[in-house]
Amino acid sequence: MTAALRSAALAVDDVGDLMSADVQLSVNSYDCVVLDRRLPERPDSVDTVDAVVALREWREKGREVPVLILSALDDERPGLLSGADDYVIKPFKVDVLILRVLNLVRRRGVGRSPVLRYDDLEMDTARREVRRAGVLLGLTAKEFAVLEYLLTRPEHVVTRTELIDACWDGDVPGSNTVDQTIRRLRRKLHGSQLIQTVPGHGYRLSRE
Amino acid sequence: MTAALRSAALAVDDVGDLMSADVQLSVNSYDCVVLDRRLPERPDSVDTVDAVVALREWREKGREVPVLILSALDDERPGLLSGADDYVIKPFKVDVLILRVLNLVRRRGVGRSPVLRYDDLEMDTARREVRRAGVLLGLTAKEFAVLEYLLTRPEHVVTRTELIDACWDGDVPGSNTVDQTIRRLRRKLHGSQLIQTVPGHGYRLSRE
DNA sequence: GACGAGATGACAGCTTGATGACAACGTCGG
DNA sequence: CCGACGTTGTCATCAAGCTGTCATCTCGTC
Repeated sequence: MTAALRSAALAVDDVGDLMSADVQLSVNSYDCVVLDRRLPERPDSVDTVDAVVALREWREKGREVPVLILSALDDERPGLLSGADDYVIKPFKVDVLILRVLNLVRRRGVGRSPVLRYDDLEMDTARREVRRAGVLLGLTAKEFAVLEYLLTRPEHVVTRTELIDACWDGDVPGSNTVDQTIRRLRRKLHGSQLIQTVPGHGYRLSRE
Repeated sequence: MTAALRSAALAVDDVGDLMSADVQLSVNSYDCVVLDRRLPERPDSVDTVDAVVALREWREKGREVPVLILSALDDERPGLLSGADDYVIKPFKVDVLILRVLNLVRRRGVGRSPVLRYDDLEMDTARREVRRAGVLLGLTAKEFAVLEYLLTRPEHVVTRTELIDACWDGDVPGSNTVDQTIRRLRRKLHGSQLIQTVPGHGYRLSRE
């Protein structure tokens, strides 16, 4: 198993008992732990303990390493309840194990989502959140749509019709509806001059 | 093509250029990408670029989505060499495409972890069990499907149509059916604010 | 000083989503 | 075959707050 994992370009440390594992975990930082459910407790002991118990202790101690448990088919409840992130039931194909491990490691780097930034403005389009200097702003749908459009064209002058095309569908609103949305946006931006008026043309996202 | 794939109970997002594709790939997580080899680079540009180049970039960036390339007969070496997982030569029957896509998606399901977690939520997709803080929740099929979709996109805003595409097949339900399912889910989550409403957009799995 | 473009504040209609009730449907057990 | 039950879609209702419109005001320009 170690060999197989290594062949997938993973760096593997291999220990044969729980105590050694604990030591290694204190010494190094790992991206992932593969844990057999039945494991000797000490290097020389013959009888095995349930690794799930140890895992629970680890979690209580604050270890947050992703852990994948190798579970036998006839085991009762799998290790999920005690803080494992994944489990594989024996017997399994090594490829599957590798995939799962890679999955776990990759999942680590989660939380990336596309963010539009300008000045101290951050718009997380996936979360639909906007922050100014880190403070969350509660924007309505229209406000969000308009600001999003502006943020994709920073420093560019954007006409009202352009905004209407992009943010309103079908029913063309009255004359100063856009202005009103801009106004509400500006208010929520707490008086910053980020959204500027370009007389006779439209609006522009710009610093001072 | 989009329609055909949808008729095979697949949830499809459709974009017309590489840039949009890139954005979508950052925003959502997909099980599979179908890529035409000749594709405009930006929404408004006329001339096309070879999608294979973009694909290579994606791979270098670490995108691991399975990709199926639609290749013209007279193209030289198909896209396989650059990280595609499959290709189909035009002209092709839609059925073939669907089969290939299903194949790709399924193949991917092998390596996918059966456990989804968020906060104190645990979903074992293999056993069809969901626990909150260790307590088993009795979810119905629909509730499970919706929650599963949310769990694969934690913190991301999910629209109702997206949920319908993913969790309902064929017969489009009425307007507030989704709301109702969310409501029942929330009730079973015992008043936690884990499923949040994002007015005007949809729902989001998020803490606080 | 007149004019027009844009800002502002108030306001009402209406959309949106939450909620509870209920009927249709399928399943299971007797 | 019948009845009980759980699931799921639909409807009516309600409150909240979004959004569009209007009237008025400000400011810069000619």
